[in-house]
Amino acid sequence: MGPISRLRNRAHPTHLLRDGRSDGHEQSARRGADPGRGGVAAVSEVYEPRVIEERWRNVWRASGAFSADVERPGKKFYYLNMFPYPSGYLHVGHGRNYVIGDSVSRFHIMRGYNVLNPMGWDAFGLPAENAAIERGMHPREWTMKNISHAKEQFRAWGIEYDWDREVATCEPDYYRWTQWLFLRLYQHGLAYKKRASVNYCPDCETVLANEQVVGGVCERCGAAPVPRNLDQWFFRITDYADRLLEGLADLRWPEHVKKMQENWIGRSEGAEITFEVGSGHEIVVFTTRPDTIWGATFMVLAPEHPLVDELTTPDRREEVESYRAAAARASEIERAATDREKTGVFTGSYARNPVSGAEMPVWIADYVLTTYGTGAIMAVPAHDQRDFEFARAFGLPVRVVIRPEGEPEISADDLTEAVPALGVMVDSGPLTGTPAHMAMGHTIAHLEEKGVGRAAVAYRLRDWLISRQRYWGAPIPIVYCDRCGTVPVPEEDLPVLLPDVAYIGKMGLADIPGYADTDCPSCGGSARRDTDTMDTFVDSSWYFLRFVSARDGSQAFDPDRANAWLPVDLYVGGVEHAILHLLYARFVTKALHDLGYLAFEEPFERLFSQGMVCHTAYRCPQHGWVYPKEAEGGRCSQCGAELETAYFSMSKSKRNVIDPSEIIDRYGADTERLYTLFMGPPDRDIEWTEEGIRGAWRFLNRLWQLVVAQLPCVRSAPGPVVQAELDTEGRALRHKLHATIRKLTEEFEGRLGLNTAVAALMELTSEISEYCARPEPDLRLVAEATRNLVLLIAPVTPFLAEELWHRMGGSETVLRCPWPGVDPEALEVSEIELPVQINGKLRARLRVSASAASDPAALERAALDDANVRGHLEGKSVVKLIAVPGKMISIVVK
RNA sequence: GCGAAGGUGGCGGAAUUGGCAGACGCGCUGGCCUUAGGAGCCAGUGCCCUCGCGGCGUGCGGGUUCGAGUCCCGCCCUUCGCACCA
Repeated sequence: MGPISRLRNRAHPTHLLRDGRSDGHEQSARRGADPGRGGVAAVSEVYEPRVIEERWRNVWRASGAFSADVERPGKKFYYLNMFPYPSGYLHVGHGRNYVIGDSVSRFHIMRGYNVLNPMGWDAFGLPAENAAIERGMHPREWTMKNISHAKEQFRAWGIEYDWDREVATCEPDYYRWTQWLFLRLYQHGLAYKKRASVNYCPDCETVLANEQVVGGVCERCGAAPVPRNLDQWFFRITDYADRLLEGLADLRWPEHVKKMQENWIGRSEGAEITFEVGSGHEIVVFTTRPDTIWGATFMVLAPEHPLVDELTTPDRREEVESYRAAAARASEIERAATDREKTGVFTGSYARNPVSGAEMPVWIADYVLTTYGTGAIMAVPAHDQRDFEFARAFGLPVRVVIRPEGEPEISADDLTEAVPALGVMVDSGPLTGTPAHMAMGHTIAHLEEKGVGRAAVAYRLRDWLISRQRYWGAPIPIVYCDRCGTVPVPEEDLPVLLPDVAYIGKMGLADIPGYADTDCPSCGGSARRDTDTMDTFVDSSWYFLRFVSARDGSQAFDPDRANAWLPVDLYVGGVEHAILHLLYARFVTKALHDLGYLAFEEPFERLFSQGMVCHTAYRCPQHGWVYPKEAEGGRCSQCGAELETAYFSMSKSKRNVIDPSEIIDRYGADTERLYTLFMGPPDRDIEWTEEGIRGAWRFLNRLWQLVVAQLPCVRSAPGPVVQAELDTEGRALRHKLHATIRKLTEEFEGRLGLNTAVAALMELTSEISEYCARPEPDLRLVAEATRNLVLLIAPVTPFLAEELWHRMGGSETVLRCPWPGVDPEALEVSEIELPVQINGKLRARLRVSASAASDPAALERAALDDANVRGHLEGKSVVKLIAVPGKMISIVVK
């Protein structure tokens, strides 16, 4: 059968099969069309993903296409997915992240880039430890099991990495260098120890960083943390607050992620002002509103403020002590409640307002936080809502010192709420009458002159608490010696190994007999090791550097290689890491830059946050979340109660995850990948539906049938297309082909609108099919179109593309084929259809030559010549005529 | 409360630079094929009507423009982040 008759048959494949094929073919054709029935056909004219996917699973790795040539970066592309914590298994929602990355990497490999796309495991940490405890396993065992399972899942998915560079943060080869990082920071004063009140999670039995307390509860387990005083290690990230803020400007990151980091750093400009207390003590406050100082009528200290003891007069002591004790007991969740009544007690002392001389009672109250600013405030009730509420609750004086511009003066007695707006200073001694835009500057100058204040900046960001009292993490490489004090473990003695003990449940290194006993590296006497491990965010704060030197036993990373390969060109991951991980990674990069290891300051040039995959979840009022199979007819299979349904991001706890193996077994990995990319814009949340996946499956079948039908044509190598010999339809198809090449190239390199890229491939497939069904298609064009179609879809559906490519006669992996180039000649058009608007309404379409389309005068003539247009103009006069070359013609009539 | 993102057919979404709204897919309707259909193929599918060379239409109300999903002003709703940060 010749190519042309095959082409025509393509439009009616069932006829084709009935006419000329054996029953066996028909059977397999039906199997192919209904993936549910399974079975292996001997001859595969039908699309059988199970067969072809297994055929190609190992070739890509063997081909070396995913092994970066790190020594010679050349035209490099460093792609990185946020490495996962190896949980039990990956669902299709996790898969989205990796499918995007795999497709983008395959595209860049085909484009000829030297692609570095490594993978590793964020293996230390509480989740692994807790999961292992539940199963009575050692966390190492649990972690290793999960890693090997996840790698098997990646293989089935067709997701490839440069596995020679695999790292796991729980391996001594890796955490040795995490400890090295700690020591470097310590040596340069960026790691320090202090006794601090910390959030302790009673369930997780560990200290949490401020950042891990979300909404007043433990981010991991939801328990309410209790305050505790412990000696803890901190990283001095606040030293970098300004640079972390400024560095955001030039990054190609989603705006909302930048904003979140900005808010987290929380830079506020203002002033520090010193207030004298009668007893000779001084209270220093931070304020963003120095211009309101004449309105400060009392002072408030945080209950934990160090001066409280000394300022408390004997008659107030009992009350103050009991308030402080209550505040210390109160959990974060209680203190964070914003809508509760203001509480506080008077210390008995008075401070003097340095500008007005007014006497100001000093109170303590828990609405002032010890961790922000100086832990003390001047209270200006007229112009700060919190101070206003406090003043009204305790009958303290209110003094108005600002008149908002363009508004009448306010009387303190009439106030029902504070007036925070900027304005003209009133009742402010020598500065009375200063307008809003000068108020801050003049007040600060005035304070400096009097020697009682200066401009200052405060940050919401706190130093990074890294100590954890748990087993499964990198031990802190510090020794305490009675004679030498705090002694860092010498670099050559690293790693400080996690003791190899049979795992017994929740514990820290302090619970392991003998672990702490050691010799002082300095004097050789007996000493004790630090028994804490590091926060896992330390592990992940530098892993992107390790990938360039993954097997290097002599250093954490080779600085030359790092400088050649980083910053990461494209970093893809979930928005849940928008603040902490990304901020810490940026901090460590800047610190290593300052220490001379790195030439660059920002680790991730471009960041892309993929959206989550949602799926229907069912909830029974009695039994909680139930699996879809327990939700027959919308009723609970256990109790028959009506179920609530809603869409949620996939999670085990909501029992709404889809296991990729179910989809891959039934439809193949390519269908899963295609659907994942097609169902919506990669940066938005999307809904997984069974119907949707069938659409992807149908498309791949159509594409497969089309290409298979054209194989004889492609193999006969009919030669290059001669543009001049194409007829109208041929030119149209070739135009479409090259527009699609351009479209895909732009999407992969630019905005990553992979859903529209897939849509473009669907359109192209349909147009090729239609063209092939014509009586006499140009075989050279058919060959060009089908070959390129296969190349274009290769990053998305690699198995199918590889199979078809080889059937076309390709010998090397499709990854080694150059990505198709755009032929500008194919994109030229001879004729174009332009809309004509009359009074803003679409009234006609005009077919004009390309040359006329670019000439406004010709367009005007053509429009006025058009019969349709003339009909609409009858009896009216043309007021205005606008011809936009190549776009449209707009006519205004009266 | 503050900040950000979003609101387009029955559904997911497209329209990338102010220029033909609804690409592509799902679903639905009709037809073909079939012993059968939770398979496949073909066609149709924004809404309304008086069925036309018609009217309306991108959360709501205004505005700019020859022309607005897109820009401006004012609201409403949804989601996310922060939230006593002085």
